[in-house]
Amino acid sequence: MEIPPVVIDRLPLYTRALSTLEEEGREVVSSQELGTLLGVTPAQIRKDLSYFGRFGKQGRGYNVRKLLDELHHILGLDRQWRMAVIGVGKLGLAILGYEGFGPQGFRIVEAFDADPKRIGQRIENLTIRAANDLEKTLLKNPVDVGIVAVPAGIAQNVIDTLVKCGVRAILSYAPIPARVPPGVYLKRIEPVLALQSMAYYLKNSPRSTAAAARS
Amino acid sequence: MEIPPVVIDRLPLYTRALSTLEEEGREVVSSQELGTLLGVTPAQIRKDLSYFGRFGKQGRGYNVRKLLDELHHILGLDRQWRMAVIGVGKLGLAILGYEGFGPQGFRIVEAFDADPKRIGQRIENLTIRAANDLEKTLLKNPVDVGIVAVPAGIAQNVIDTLVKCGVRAILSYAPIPARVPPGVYLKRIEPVLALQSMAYYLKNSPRSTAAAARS
DNA sequence: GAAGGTTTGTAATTGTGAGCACAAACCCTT
DNA sequence: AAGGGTTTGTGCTCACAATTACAAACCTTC
Repeated sequence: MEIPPVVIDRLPLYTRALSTLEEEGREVVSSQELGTLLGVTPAQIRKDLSYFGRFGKQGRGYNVRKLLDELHHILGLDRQWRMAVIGVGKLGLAILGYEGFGPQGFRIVEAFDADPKRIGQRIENLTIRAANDLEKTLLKNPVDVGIVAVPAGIAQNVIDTLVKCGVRAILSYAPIPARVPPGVYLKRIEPVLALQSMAYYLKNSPRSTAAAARS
Repeated sequence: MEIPPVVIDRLPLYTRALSTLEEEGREVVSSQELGTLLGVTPAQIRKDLSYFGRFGKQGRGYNVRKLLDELHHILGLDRQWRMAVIGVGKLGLAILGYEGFGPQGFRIVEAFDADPKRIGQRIENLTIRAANDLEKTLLKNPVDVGIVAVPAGIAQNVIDTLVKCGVRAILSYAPIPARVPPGVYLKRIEPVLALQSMAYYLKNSPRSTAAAARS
């Protein structure tokens, strides 16, 4: 069975909400409540989950702990994923310092930069390697995910190298419409595009008309 | 006429590709070529543009300069937008230092933080103000966009304050499913969610089967 | 243990966006 | 000026995702 990508994109949302609920000590939650929490219809949630099995109990709802475990297993969050950051400028630094990846099982294990002043520096328990050694290093110590934080001009090049090294998931912060071969998964973080599409609504709504943009 | 949000989200992509083409000195481009450049079908592009008018010439294509101007006008990129950054940690610093906003007409004119050591510092021609003064400052000097780069715990609070100050577009880097009232537009930047959905594909594709995830 | 009140899982329906295909329009060459 | 070669704009079809709606299943209370 083939599961729609939109569904896959929503599962992490459910995971996060369930984590919060678990920390609060909640044992059971209904699709209704989860939906209100996330701004999603209850039916949507139930249907998404039904792609993978029957995790709830009629008249009661979902066991928070159990559903969370199931989702972790489905998404592959029950293991560690190795990541490499390419580009250690201001953005790369912020990424290296971000504490949100580790707790979710995403660990940055390599960092690369082309600037001679950066190479060799130790940041966050990591030694910055030379960009020239990217291919050699990754072939010896493979990573699962590449995080691209280099200038637009060389981003496609970096991405091609990552693909050549067998990296199959890439998170790109570079403002270019990068292409990857089939079987490689690419997500882009594009704040400027987000701003530009919001500008349209700012411009075209007198002031508090029109529905909120979905994020 | 009501234009689908997906269409609005694609227009900035077209804008960016056209800018590149213009810098290269190209005068005319076909939907075919633009599509190849962006990984979008030509029909898609033509249909998207047709929501707003008839900008092309049969047998020839689109005048790069003219279409770019039209899109700028449609999206409201032919003016300056004032932005405030809330939260000047590592991420906030990277945002303040990013050179990609200015050239597109998005100017950061205020920055706020709660840390006493940060308040008063000058960064990128900007004096960091106290988070306590957020409301007072924005009511006196309104901004169009708020960029939220604070910890998850206080993000909703900050967003509510922004809304109260009349901010109608918010770019949030906080990992929470923030809610905003109708008429306020919110986009979220969520690298962790992106990684988590890619993990699903990493886990479930033997190695180079399956189509690439759309970004 | 029966009844009332919930909530799930899913079949069926609705809604919407993407792709196809072609007539109309344009350029260029001869 | 006519013909061949392109490319746009768009009606139509198709595919797919969201919503609706309801039977089945479960809990709790009396």
